[in-house]
Amino acid sequence: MNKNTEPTIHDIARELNISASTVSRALNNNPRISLKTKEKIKAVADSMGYRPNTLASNLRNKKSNRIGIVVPLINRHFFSSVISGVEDVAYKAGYNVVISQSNDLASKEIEIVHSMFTNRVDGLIISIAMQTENFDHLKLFRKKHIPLVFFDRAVPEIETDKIVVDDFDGGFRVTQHLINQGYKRIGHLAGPQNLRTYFDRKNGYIEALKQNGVFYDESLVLVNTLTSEDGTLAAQQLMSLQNPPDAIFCGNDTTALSLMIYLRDKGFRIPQDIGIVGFSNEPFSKVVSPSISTIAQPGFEMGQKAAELIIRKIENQERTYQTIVLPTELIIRESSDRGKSGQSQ
Amino acid sequence: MNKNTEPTIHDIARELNISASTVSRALNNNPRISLKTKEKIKAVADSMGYRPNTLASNLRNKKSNRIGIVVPLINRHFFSSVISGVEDVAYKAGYNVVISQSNDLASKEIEIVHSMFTNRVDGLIISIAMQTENFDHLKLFRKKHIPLVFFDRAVPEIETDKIVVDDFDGGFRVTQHLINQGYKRIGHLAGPQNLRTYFDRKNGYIEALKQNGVFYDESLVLVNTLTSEDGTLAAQQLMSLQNPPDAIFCGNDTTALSLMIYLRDKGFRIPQDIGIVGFSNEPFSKVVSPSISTIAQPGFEMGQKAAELIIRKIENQERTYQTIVLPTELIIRESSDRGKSGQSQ
DNA sequence: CTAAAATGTGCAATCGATTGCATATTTATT
DNA sequence: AATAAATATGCAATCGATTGCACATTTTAG
Repeated sequence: MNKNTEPTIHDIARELNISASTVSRALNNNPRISLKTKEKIKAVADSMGYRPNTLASNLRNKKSNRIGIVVPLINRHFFSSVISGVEDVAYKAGYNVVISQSNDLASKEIEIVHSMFTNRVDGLIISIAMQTENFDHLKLFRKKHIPLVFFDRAVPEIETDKIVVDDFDGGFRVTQHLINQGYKRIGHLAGPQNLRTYFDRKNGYIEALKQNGVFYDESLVLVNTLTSEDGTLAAQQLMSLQNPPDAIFCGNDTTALSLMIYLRDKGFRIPQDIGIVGFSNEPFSKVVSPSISTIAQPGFEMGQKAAELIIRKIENQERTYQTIVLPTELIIRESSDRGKSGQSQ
Repeated sequence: MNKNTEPTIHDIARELNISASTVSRALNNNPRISLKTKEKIKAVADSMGYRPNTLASNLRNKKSNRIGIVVPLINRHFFSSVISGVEDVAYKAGYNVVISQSNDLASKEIEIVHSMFTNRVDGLIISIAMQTENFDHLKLFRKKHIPLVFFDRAVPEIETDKIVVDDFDGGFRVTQHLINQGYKRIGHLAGPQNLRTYFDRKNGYIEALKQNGVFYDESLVLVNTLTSEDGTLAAQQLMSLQNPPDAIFCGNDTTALSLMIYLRDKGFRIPQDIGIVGFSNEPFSKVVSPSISTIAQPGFEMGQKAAELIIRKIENQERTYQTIVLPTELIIRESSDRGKSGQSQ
């Protein structure tokens, strides 16, 4: 009558008049079981449509085979690429990927991280929310020795594995490129400075100015949360300065685009009057017109690396931490290419 | 010494000299436990840093509190939006979302679906891979009465809940719009016809032609897998016809863009010489130049609805199935707007 | 002041797979 | 032939939370 009870190893054992232990061992390829017995057991298991109950196995093994991943927004190309990379590697290694989004809210991030902990993920891969400033929820993972990997937005004060891109270098190269293109007053639209990524991009920018002997004018640097609206506002603000910039390095592609649209509507020619560079290589940056120069971050690869790293930690109990810095790629497109140097592509 | 053993209800029980049953009941707010006892127990649980082991609880309850979601590609805006919507609702209802991608491969989809089953998800939300033509792996869920919800790409022959957009209507409206704009020979670049979505879009297109008394010329319809390359090839093919189209309704935005770029390079003016409409409202469609007219599909809402539906099924054991058809929105942009009618926006 | 009803708590089995230890059987060694 | 070694299998406890049933205590009713 109760058709929805799945067969268990006990059912298989009963069928064959052997013990459940033997069935379990046979199915797990334990060398203590003879080949003949194994084959017999596997045949019966198949015929009964047996599927191991991972819940039970997980409980017994104190291992969930689950990797948690927390991102600010699933629905953003960079993040979904990372997720895709994590899934790719995790799936092949037999792990499930449990996903949650913080919506860039510290409060939700804390909730999620606790929930992931309670749900006994074997490891957590996370890019922290913009707002997060207290990290006790993550320290919990460190304290309990549950592998934790940061990607992109890492927390400097927590010692663990990190996969980041070289944001400093990215900011540096963008700025150097703009200088090479002959721009003289280069502004920067930066993201929240509590996030290392944005902090580094800005410092790369400053360093490039310095190395080129360009005066660093703080009034040309704005900090906000880099939404589309922020981009428009920033454009207004920067262009109403006494001495406005002739190039703007934007903290992401979204603001680069909104800023560009605003400027174009105001009659500025891009890149002739104003050069613009974004960051992240969002899919649209390549296809808008003018196409937006930007820094490509290898999202998929970051996800793969993060998954590889965390699985190694889960399985080997390694206790040494590494920070993998992936190279960025400067993609020069129309929005900053005045043809002043040969490095365009 | 063994510091990494988490406290269990037994530890709490021992601490208070009561039984684990009472602790369990107290923590679950069972009315049979007095308020006083409950408070005492909860206080001790907190002080010990107790966190229920969901693995054990899941095993006992035969419920994993997990919803599986399978998409062709995580890393695609429409799908990541759906995932985002699912996560949004599922998280609030106390479910974890386990994610996997089929890469549009039937073989991987089958593997994943089996794995989701073995991992005892409480329900599965899926949009099938382009190639999938046999659906036994999904019938398994139906047979075992595990809630199954299709979104976007549904399987007609499996009776279960479905969340789709009205692709027929979408195709119809796109075509009607092109006719209204004065285009005379409207081609269509269709996706695999085993997928209902693409099949319906095409039929909507045909029906609109018919209703407007426009001759349906089959040579103007191409079927492929709608990659960027397919778009370029289709453009070549269509424009080399004896009597080429003056408008093309593309099965997605990706092909609309690649096709548009190809045509522009060949000197065609868009929308004057050729009108183009895509499908899906990818983020880039709004920002490219000319911007691409398209059909918006409410991905996030689809995800929310799918999650709501599956949770209701999981929790109420409802046995009636519904197909929710979400409305699409025709977004008229530059690529098809010759100003012939007042309905542009 | 009892009997009946209501309330509070515990025992022990259960969910399904795993594994240390013990036992039984077969093969090898001297 | 007797013992050691190797091979094959089973018993029963375990992972941690849940719950039917039983028992104990308190409250209410008659």
